[in-house]
Amino acid sequence: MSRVTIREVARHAGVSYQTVSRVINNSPEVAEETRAQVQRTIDALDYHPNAQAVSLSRNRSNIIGVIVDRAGDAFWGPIVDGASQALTKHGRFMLLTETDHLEQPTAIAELLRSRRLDGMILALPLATSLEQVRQLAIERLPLVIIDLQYPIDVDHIAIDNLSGAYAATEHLIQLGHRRIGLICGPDILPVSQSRLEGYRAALSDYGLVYDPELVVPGEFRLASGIVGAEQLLALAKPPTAIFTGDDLMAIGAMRVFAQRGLRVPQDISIIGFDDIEYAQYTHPPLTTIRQPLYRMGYMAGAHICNTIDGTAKQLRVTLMPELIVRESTARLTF
Amino acid sequence: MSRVTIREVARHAGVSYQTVSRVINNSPEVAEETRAQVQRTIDALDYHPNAQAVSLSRNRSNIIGVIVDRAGDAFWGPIVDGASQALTKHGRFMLLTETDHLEQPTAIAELLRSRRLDGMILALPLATSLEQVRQLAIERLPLVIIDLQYPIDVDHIAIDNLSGAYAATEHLIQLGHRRIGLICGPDILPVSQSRLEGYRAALSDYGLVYDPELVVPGEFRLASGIVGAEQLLALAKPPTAIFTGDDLMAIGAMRVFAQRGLRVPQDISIIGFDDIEYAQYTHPPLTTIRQPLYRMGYMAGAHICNTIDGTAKQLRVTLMPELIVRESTARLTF
DNA sequence: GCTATAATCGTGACCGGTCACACAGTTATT
DNA sequence: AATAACTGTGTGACCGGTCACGATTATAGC
Repeated sequence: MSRVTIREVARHAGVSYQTVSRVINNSPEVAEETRAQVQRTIDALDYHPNAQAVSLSRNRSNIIGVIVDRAGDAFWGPIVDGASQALTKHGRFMLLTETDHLEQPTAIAELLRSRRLDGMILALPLATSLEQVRQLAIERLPLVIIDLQYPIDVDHIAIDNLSGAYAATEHLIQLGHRRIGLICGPDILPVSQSRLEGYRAALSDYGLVYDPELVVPGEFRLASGIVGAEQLLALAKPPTAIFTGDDLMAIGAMRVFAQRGLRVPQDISIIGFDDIEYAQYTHPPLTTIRQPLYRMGYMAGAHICNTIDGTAKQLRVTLMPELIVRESTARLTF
Repeated sequence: MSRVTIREVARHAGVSYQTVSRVINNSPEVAEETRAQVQRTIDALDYHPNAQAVSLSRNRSNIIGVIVDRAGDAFWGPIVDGASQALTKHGRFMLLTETDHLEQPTAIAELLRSRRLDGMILALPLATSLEQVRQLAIERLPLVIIDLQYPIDVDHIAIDNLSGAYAATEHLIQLGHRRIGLICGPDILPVSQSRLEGYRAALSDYGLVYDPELVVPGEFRLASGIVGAEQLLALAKPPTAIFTGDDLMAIGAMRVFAQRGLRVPQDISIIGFDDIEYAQYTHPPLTTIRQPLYRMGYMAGAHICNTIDGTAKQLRVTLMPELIVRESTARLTF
């Protein structure tokens, strides 16, 4: 670690430390000749400003905190990637904390207390401490929330889950399906509820009755997809198509189909939600509802930076998910 | 943001700032009564030390830099997760940079220049600037490298790729396969070369001849698996089993098999490498060589912290990958 | 009663930058 | 020629902590 300080550079260059500071910060009020001279000494000594010191005196760190359940997740991963790209593009650094390893309120408090953040991105499906989130906003820390579906007056990027679920259900209906199973997400998540609503709305709009036995609970895990699919197939009148609350459960369901010799999509159709990377890799490739995960992360990152720079104000976005038709859904032929 | 400083707390509590500092840092040389009094004012004023200031004067930031190609990747994700867990457990923060968005040398330099890191974890398959990495070590910045297979004298965690590839090939041979295809990784990656060597070594040990036409190039991408598999199946005498350099290519290959009506594992066996999460989700579940990704990340994180704390010294680890037999490989019956 | 020792607590300098302001030397204005 | 307005540069204070050392008081030892 070079321990060269700004005063040392000044001494070597025969100027004052303030002049060196001016050169570093590209201040115009320095003579060309002096600038060149100082720059030469900076290079020669391999001087680099101490970020801690800069942060302290500027009261700005160029670090954005990102809180996410698990970054290595198929769902959150692309969001983190997007945020990362936006941040580096804006010259910021990303301090990543996963709530998987720390209680969520603790993690937030921990990160905040450190008081070295210029802003914060919360990528969470559920706020265990909504009060704390609200507090963040009050403290006027630039903040963007991703995927947290609460009526909270904070910058956020959300997905219209209801529309997405509606589109998925409608797609199946239009393919001729009448008995459509649903494997839900966890009740506590607002996301799950919206998707259930979308499902019901589509049924209703197309004059189909809502049959509670076609709706089974799940937990956004592969295993839930297996259990859920088995439960649905065990019905006296099993569904001819299944909509799952996320792609992972769709994959689980497909495994059950394969084991029972059911062909997708000839014998049964299936549609997921999210369009995680793996959805392209399933056999057959999974029809699903795409959330633009990477873009959501990118938007959040860019907006945080713009807020800090004063070039952006509010961000209240609800993105429309998109139906991606692959090969796991087909017209009902029997 | 509370803007309460240590001197303000001192003033309110009627003591000196140094005493407050002692209370914060749990110094023993402060009277019980005073401590309580100070603690009360700290709580009352909701005071939290300014991390920037602490970092500056202590010359320590508690931040560890992590550089990775892409954090949201099925391969690197778990590594990042592991590192994250270890770091938070040790009271450190993680500054994450992805080289996907920045040239690798630039990213490293950028992160270093900031001079706010206590250590660095490099999770890379390839060093575009090995010299720079070496430089890092020389500057005595605590550093751990993951997956970078160079004979470089730096703390690292690697995988014995040769043994892994050997085990994979051996597994197929023991199942009776004689014509075993290999879809490689990119030539430039040392990882790929080691795996090719392992493949050849196993063949040789079991008295099988190495047939170059059974070895096709790939790029650790799904598409490579497709192209590679098609190429191998087009041979006059196609292989009865295929070993791919990573799981993603195995998934691609399986898609080709499915399209051609080849059943796995009855008609053809396939084995991957890495054991990414998806490997469990394929149909049938993929036999593969497991790298303990999460654990590698965790080890790196823990070791960095221990190095900083002075409780650890060297780390030169080469982990043994493990053969995970699932359902994509079977005895040759024809 | 007087000093040695420990327990508490306070002061000044410092970490390495930035900011506000002062100041000298030129050039332009009246 | 005197004043004004720039340019270019330097000085001191400050950001909010920590560290080294010194000062004060209380207790113990002789």
